Amino acid sequence: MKFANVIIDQDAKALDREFVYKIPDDLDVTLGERVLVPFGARVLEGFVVDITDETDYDISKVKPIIRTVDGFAVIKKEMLALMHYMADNLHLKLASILRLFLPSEMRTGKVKELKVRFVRLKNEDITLPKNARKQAEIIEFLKEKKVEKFSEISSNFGYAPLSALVKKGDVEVFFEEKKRAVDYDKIALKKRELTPLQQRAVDTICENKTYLLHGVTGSGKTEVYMNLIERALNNGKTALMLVPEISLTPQVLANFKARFGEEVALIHSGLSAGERFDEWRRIFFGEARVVVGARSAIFSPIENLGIIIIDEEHEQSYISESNPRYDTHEIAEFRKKYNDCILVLGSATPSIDSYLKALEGEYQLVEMPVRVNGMEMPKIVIVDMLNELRHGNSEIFSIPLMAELGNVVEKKKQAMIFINRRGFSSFQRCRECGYVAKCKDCDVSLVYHRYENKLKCHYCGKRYRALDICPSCGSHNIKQGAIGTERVVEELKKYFPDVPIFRMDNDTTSTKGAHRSILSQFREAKPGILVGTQMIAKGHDFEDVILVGIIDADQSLYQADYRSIERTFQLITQVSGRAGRSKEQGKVILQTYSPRHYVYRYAQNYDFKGFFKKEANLRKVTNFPPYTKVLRILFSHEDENIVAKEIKVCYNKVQEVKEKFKDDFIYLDVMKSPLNRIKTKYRYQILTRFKLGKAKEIEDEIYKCIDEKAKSSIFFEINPQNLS
DNA sequence: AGCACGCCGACT
DNA sequence: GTCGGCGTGCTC
Repeated sequence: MKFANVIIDQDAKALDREFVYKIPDDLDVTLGERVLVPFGARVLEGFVVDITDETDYDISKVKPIIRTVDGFAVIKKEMLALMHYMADNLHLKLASILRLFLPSEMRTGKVKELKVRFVRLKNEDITLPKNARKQAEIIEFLKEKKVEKFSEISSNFGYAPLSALVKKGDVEVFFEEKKRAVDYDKIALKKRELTPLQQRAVDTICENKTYLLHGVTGSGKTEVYMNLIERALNNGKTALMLVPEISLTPQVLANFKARFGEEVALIHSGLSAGERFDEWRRIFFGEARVVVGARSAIFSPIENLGIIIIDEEHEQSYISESNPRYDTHEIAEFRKKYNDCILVLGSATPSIDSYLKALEGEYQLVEMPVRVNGMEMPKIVIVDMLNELRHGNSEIFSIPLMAELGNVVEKKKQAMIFINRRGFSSFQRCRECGYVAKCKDCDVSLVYHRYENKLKCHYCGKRYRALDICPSCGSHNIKQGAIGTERVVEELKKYFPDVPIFRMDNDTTSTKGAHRSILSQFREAKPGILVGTQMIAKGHDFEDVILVGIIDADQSLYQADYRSIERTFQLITQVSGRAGRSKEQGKVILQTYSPRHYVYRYAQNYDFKGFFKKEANLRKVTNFPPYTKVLRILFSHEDENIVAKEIKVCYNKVQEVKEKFKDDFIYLDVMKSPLNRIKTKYRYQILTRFKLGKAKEIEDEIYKCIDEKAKSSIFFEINPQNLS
């Protein structure tokens, strides 16, 4: 008799373990296959993660597997090993890990109609029995919210009252569907000769270990990657290359297709459900030997890897911020070891973490310190905005920036203006009483969007009417707060009414093909100005851009987390790299209110090493990562009393852990999260910091403190990107 | 997550 | 007595 250990495909704490089933003699079940099993009163899908000849579990209670789902093992051996690694090290639920390995259409597609269940009221006035308190609460909630996930309501109000309402017909259940997508541009292959520096990099990167490729912007890292991939293919191996989602532009995709043709599979967010599924299958069955994609592509079922490349390795988007939280570097490191292959981390501004590892010998450092075209890096001019103010200029643009823009227009060249905030202005504030409009579901100020004349919440997306009178004191004196992309465009138009000005941010690129069309229009516009957020900061190669303006460089600096300075340095370097990509040396105007901050000095001189030394030393003396670990446990729930109570209990237990590891703890506290309420949920957090030595033990101990039956949703985060 | 069981208060 | 609401334990 054969038994299969099955992980039920349900994302619930209570089901986060293996269940034993009999494999019927006439059924061919392999390791990693999806199966249909009887579970309680239901039939559910699960993954076979182990096959054995015996079991400790009471045999009389073991039920047989009903049938297989796909007829082949969708989870390959490497991925099973990865699942165990992730479960052991990242405290993630098994089912939620396995879900990362499959395209969502395999679970939600035609095979099984497991779409998301939603509920809504059937009619507005419902008479309930007096004692049906819970049902009344649900009705009340639905009157307000109109539509909500079934699971959401059942976990907040209880399953029984909800199902009673459904049975009576007062509440109806329905399912949600899916959508369509895009393809890639076909362009001619342009293969360039490698420069000696590029050739040296390609030659150096040849052993099966991890390399940190530090190449300044414009040093031609992409060409190096292409050559490395080509070599892997020539050796009969495969290649996996990760690129941040925002650099996964149509041009990048087109370049890879032109170079590697049908051997490339592209995984990006623009793909439709069907396309994504097809790409996954091409990878799975070995038809595609090169995978290019964003973060989640690290889980591609590609075998026989010869090389893994993480481009722009410092990008924070490589760390998944939500639910199954993981760091792509760690997963890549696992796959590198499993496949015994090369791992390349490339960046113009490596993360402090990675560079430290390189200095300590864990990674091998490869440097490309000059640009391919031999051009010097653009000159960065720091403009003190307080000084501008003192000289009577209270505009968004400083005098030097205006002068340079005038110069660009005169020469019929191009400029990019970078501002790290979309919308028109960050918020609307009443000048009389100080009232600021806030989202009613989230604890954040609303952002004013001029084009729609609406206030928008950037956390939940809810829209509100713009203010004309202050709801608190009735005054008409409403002021716009800090500026955004939309406002910059409007101001620029005043000064340069005849110059084409384009805006690129989340709002203007949300529709299909918009990204591409903005860029191609800009390319043709001489003179032309492109205003944008992060999105314009990387990858784009516009020969005629000779000026880059950074409107408010301080913005990323004043975020209250230990990485904000590092991020600011990276941003400035990336943005500056957009200027002077061909004949003429570019110029960067950096506007700041703190011109003396060291980050600007190092950035101005493109002194990455100096910056690293300074920053790493600061982290060391202040006991921050990478010299220590920060752990954040975020509790959230609709009922503030519940979160507050549950987190208190947890905190007390963590304090005991702190006692046990007295010498290792640096910091421990419990508090409201700075964004206290998001999407109607209240948020509280425990923050702690400890030394690296016993980190794993401490993490495991802390994890034990978490109440499995807690009502709050609990999010466990190592070295969080932000603490909001 | 979702289902059934069983306790308990309300009501013919 | 019994109907229906609602908390809870359990699923191989």
